[in-house]
Amino acid sequence: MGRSPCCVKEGLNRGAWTVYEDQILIDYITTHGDGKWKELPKKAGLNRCGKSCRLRWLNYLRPGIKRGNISAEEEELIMRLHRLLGNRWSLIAGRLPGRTDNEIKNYWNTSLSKKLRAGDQTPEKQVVINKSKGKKMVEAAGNSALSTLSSKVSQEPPRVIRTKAVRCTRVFFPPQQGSECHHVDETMINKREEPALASSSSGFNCTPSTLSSIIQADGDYSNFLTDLDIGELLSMPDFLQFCSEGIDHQENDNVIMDGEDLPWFSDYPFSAPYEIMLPESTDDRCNT
DNA sequence: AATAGTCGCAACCGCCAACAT
DNA sequence: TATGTTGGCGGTTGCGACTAT
Repeated sequence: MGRSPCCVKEGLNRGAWTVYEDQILIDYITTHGDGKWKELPKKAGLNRCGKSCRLRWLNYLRPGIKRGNISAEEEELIMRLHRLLGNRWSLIAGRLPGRTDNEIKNYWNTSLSKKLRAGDQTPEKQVVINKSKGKKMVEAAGNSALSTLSSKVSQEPPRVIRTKAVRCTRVFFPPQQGSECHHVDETMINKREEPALASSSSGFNCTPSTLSSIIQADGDYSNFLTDLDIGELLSMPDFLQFCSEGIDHQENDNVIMDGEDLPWFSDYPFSAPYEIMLPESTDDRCNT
């Protein structure tokens, strides 16, 4: 299938946005809302690619964007989430209110990756195969600056979830005792403006008190990340402990590097049993 | 003060899944 | 079902700011 360019590139402004362009974009989206990015520049009177408008809005102009330094708590959370999710920046950003995927990605590439490399002298090293690109990412553990994380990490075999770029529109939460199956639109998950995704739409309410039960329920970790923000996470001793210890307890550890002998669900963004994502039917897997 | 090297971040690019027709 | 369009994601690049020499 042919692919048309997102816009006619000739004659469009590129590079840094001016204050004037920003204001036009803000005014237009404030009035008309976002979306329809391809048409937006023309309607708004911007000489920009629609993609560029979208990026500028989402990463810089959107209300609620938190600028400034990443706090130590946020950094630790990024580390933990990255360990669980891999380079799935949008998902990680979804757990950090006010932060954008681009910002977190930049922060990781510039700051955290160096910290990790600084600990490369340790014998333990994590090699994560990104199969979609055929590239290797090397992560080191045991950095003193990340001691709270690395003290445990350095003793573990690699456990980073494969980061194959797939997307699912629905998430299936395995039924808890006394509850029903819940399908949640993934688009809801990524909306940080809606912090209580699962609780509002599915009846789950992941509070500190319920976290333990979720984690301990037959190794079902499928819910614990879905509706948490940093404040909630950091108020949960269970979460911190779980991230460094809890996953050790699984007998059937399918999160491995090379994809061999993986069950079918290993191609999902969250490898089960951390987060089980099922299509509506078993023939409709989103791993192609 | 001048220059080179490094860093941090905004923006771009290409790919892909979802959606529309 | 096939094809075209749109939106979103992750990787990469370019450039200004900062630091070291």
